[in-house]
Amino acid sequence: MRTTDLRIIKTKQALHDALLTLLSQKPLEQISIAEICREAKVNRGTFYLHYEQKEGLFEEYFQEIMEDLYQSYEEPYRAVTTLDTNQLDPNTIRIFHHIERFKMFYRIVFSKNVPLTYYYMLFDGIYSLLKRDITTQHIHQMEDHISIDYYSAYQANAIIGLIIQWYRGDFSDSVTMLNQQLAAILKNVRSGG
Amino acid sequence: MRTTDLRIIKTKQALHDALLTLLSQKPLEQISIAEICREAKVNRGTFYLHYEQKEGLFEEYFQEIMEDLYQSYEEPYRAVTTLDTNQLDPNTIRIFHHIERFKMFYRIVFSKNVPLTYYYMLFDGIYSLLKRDITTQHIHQMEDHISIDYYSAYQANAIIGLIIQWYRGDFSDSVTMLNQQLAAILKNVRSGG
DNA sequence: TTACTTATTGAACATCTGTTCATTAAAATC
DNA sequence: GATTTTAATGAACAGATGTTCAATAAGTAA
Repeated sequence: MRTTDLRIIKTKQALHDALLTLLSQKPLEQISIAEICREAKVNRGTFYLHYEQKEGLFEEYFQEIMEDLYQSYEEPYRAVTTLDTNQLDPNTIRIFHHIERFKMFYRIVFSKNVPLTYYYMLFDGIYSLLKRDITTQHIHQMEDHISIDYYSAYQANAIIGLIIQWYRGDFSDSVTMLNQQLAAILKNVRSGG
Repeated sequence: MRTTDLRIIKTKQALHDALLTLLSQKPLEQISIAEICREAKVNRGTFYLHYEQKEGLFEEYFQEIMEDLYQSYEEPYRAVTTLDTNQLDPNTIRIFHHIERFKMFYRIVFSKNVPLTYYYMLFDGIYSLLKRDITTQHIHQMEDHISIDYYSAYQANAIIGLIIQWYRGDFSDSVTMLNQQLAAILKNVRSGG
């Protein structure tokens, strides 16, 4: 099972393409492994040679999306003119642009019949970004008995809470609105709301 | 399909018992509907008369657990002696006792192959409790452009973030530790960490 | 080009899913 | 207690899952 073998690359590509085609027609939970294999013209046994479930195939896309999240986070923040963001890390706030860009994708991630795995992948992504910043920037200001891990989990999931609320309104609120909400919440909480 | 019909009550009870028996042996995702029906001595067609998936059966338990969560939240807070909790709503902090009490159950809820539905049921439970308090207690102190819905989602999911971190350490930290972490985080953030 | 390695295939298998339908039997209603 | 209503049953169905295996073909390496 060397990943450089052309046969493996071709098979995986065919399965990728088939999944994308089917996802444009119906949600993931209505797509069967057998269907993906028929579409990809790949033997069903071959599928199980590479993945355990269709979710495994989906996760390979997730990795690419997470790459964009990391880049969104690293990217220098531009055009802050309309926001009162002086109190918070501007990078954090780029996350909503990323979600907006892939909202088709996140509609799947947050749909209720999908396994929790995807949620954890998003959580882990935001968690590790926040943890890095919290460790380097805020540790010296924090109460010494706060666990960095718990604190990062708290902050990361709080942001996902906003995204869940956003998703439930079918992402109809603007990115600007989300940015304002996060800014206001952080400001409010700091001043003792 | 009147829910008072004795036949329905008996059938559901048999399915409930069967699920509990099987859950003590293996995780939900490894239990098939056919298996539950064999164990319950109920025809498989009858199962589909009452539920669409095994998850629907599981959700009926969830409702009972949520009842306990609501009671935990309402219950007057006792034995605060060791905690520095003067800054936060003591009710909030009762949530960790509830999770601890049903940790066997929450190990399922947070396992990665389970559908997101359960997460949302927990989220909605905490969300509505927090929202009620936020609406009645804090609205007058808050920045007026903060959406109560977003703010509640933020706070509810932040708490679940702590629970996820706790779960990932297999709930080995004590309830007291969790209470201290939440207290410290809220205190820290208020004083501008 | 040849020889070696290994991914893919097709077929088969037991089991599960989701649904339908006539039949049976248990509960509700009179 | 007799009658009506309806939940539960068993059988059957097409399709899906997850696995195994020998045969084949596609790729790699000499």
